[in-house]
Amino acid sequence: MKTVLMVAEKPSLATSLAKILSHGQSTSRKSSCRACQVHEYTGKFHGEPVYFKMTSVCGHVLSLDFEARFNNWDKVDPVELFSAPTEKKEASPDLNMERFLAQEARGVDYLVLWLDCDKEGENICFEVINAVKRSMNGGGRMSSVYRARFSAITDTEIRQAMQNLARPNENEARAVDARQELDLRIGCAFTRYQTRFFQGKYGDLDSTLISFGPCQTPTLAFCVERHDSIQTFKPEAFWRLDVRVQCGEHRVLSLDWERGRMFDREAVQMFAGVVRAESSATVLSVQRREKVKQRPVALNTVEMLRVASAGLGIGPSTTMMVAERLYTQGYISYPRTETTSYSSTFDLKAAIRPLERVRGMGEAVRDLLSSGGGHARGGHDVGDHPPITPLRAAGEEELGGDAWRLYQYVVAHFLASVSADCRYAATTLELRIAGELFSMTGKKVIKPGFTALLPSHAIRDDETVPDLASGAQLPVKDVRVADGQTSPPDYLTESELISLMEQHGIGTDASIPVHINNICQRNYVTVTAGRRLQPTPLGIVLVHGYQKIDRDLVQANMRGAIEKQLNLIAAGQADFDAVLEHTLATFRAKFQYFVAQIAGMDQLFEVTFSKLAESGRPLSRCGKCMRYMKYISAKPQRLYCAQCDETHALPPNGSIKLNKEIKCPLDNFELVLWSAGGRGKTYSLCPYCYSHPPFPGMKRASSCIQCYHPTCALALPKLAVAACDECEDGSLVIDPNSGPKWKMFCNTVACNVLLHLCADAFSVTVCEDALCEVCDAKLLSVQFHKDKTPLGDGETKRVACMFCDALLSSLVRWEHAVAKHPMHRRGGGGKRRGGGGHKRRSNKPKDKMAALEAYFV
DNA sequence: GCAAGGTC
Repeated sequence: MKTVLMVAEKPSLATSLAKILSHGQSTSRKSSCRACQVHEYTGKFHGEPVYFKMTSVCGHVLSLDFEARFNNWDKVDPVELFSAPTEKKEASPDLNMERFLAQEARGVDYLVLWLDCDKEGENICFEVINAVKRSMNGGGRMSSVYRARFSAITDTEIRQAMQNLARPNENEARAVDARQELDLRIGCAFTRYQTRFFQGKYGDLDSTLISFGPCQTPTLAFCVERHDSIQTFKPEAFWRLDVRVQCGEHRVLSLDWERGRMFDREAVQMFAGVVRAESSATVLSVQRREKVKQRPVALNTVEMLRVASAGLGIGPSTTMMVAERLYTQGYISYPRTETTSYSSTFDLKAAIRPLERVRGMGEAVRDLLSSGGGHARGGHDVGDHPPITPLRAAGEEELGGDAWRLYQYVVAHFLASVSADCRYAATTLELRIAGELFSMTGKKVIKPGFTALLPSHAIRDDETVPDLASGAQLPVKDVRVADGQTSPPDYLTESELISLMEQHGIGTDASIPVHINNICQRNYVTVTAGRRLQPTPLGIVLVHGYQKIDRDLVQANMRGAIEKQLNLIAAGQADFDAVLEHTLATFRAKFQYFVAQIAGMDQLFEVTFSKLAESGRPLSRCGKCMRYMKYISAKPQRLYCAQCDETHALPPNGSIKLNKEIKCPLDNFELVLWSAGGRGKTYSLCPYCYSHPPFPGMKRASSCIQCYHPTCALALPKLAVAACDECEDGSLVIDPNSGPKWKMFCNTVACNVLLHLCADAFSVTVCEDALCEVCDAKLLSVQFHKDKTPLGDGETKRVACMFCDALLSSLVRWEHAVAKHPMHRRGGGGKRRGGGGHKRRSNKPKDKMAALEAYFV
């Protein structure tokens, strides 16, 4: 029997497709890829019985990058990135997708591609083809490769697609290849160039990466443009007429003037005079109209993001994480979709019924079911996935926090979308006083409909308008000239930004949260109260800089313009190479112009940020001029010598202080003490050696505990006690400053082994030449206070091995240092083992030191 | 260390 391999874009889709196509008869098994299952069943293909295997990838199999040698920022001029050779790499190496696909394709006769029906999906088709063809029978000739085209995940649509298989569209796939290449080259060239140019130039410029991208930069520009219109806003004075009339004995009506507000005071005063001269207002009409506020269409991703931000105060990135969790746990349907209409086969009643058990929804569900199950509005079927709907009932206890609130909204939106529209009466009273028109309007809800579920959409009942006959006369009670000022707009809300991005085609439903997250994390904007996005000085100065040099770089239509070119490739109307070459040439020219004009941007930076010489506080002395260098705490933290005009790098995280004015014996720089905090490592480093390793074999970014200096009291030979048994070439070193809570840790950056020893000892030093006869570790010389000594017979000093000596080893406690955040700790924290370490392998400190001693001899 | 696009 022949075999047909079918591949979908994601595991969830493979499951639904297999279920539909096998009529629920498929069996599922695990595969070599932890994320993907394989669903198998027998059926017919081209009229012959075959064995079907349905599986999936996880989005793109490959992603584009430069060849490794072009990823060295020190050696590559960013302009080269416009022509540097690129290569495709596995997008998620840990999934090992290529190997998995090749495995599953072994001995397969036909390939059917069920990737999403958009350009990205078409591109992934070819990634899959390339991964499987060599394993397939017949080498994967294109004649045995088919493409299923479907526009909804419904039984009929999917069966039809299977009956009408087509071929993958290479033009569309190539358009995506072009997009990837353009984004990579343009984004990386600008990012590397401007990062390098501005980094380290200003003391209070708090950013290690100054990025540019065809999506993120226009996104930032939206926020800055709003900031600019707030800054340049000039309030204008306006005036209007406030007129009140008497209606019956007890009621006074406030009227709205037809002219609204005017910017001409004299004119308004003139009108006031005219109106005052009249004693009564004449009723022209009272109109009562019934109006309808339509229920929402079905929920898609972008709307969910907007509401989550504006209504629930949850940002887009978090919302997607929470939604994905709700999806994988089976509470809601697939959360990444553009579609806003339910398919005709979607069983509304079956979807509504279980929601009766959701807190606060019972009544709405019963009403809907008793009235026939509800009806949805039109909406738009994009053919990707069904709208976001709840799949089963859940309570706050099982979901908790944000997940519960988001779930509750998905439920409310779903029920609202199939509920009745809101109906209300709008009444307008029109009056005339001396030729000027006035009115008064009122709203009254007739039937709340869906607004009972979505209170933010509710129509508020306001003052009812009295029922008056036209021609009636109402005495004018008072006429006032009120004044006011126009007020500036507020910062852009995240929800408004999402709408702007959607309108301009910047990003996709899946990538919009990523772009917004990027501009926050890169410190270009901050999220303020009400989830409004306020640009930082850095964000403002960047956008203004681009605007000064080349407006195109921040224009919202930049993405659209590129897409237009790409669509020509997709439609087969333009040659891939021609489009790529032309667009790259344009952007290379823009890049070169940007580089030539960067001084214009730098002028803006100069006004906003302080030069290094004017920032920071004096910390330690420079070994060359012996003057104090300044410590710049803004990221990246560093030392700056104004005399020598030199910057010295420091470790990226952790705190820095002066180490007792001790000088490095090699270069006279005063040493500084680096610390990861109370539960982490602390060690000394030389600001000069840190970037200029003094000995062969020493890496950049080495500190004193990695230095081979043979006599310096702070270097490895004097502090190392034993080899670290948790990593390859680490040594355990004692922290000479840690007493009386003596600490020892591994001298390599990546290893977090930390141990506490001989608490309360007065001094602990390493005996350089005395090795333990049992385990080769260096002996420690430990001195206790005479009243606190644990040694018998009033002894206060012991020279022994900390691992093999019964007493010393009982005073050792192992744990792991806090590196950065508990999440990033290697191997978990906590106590590792008890005092006795007799089972250790040889503890002889690692051989590098011996090699070094040889070097000195 | 960089982009944007998939998705786990």
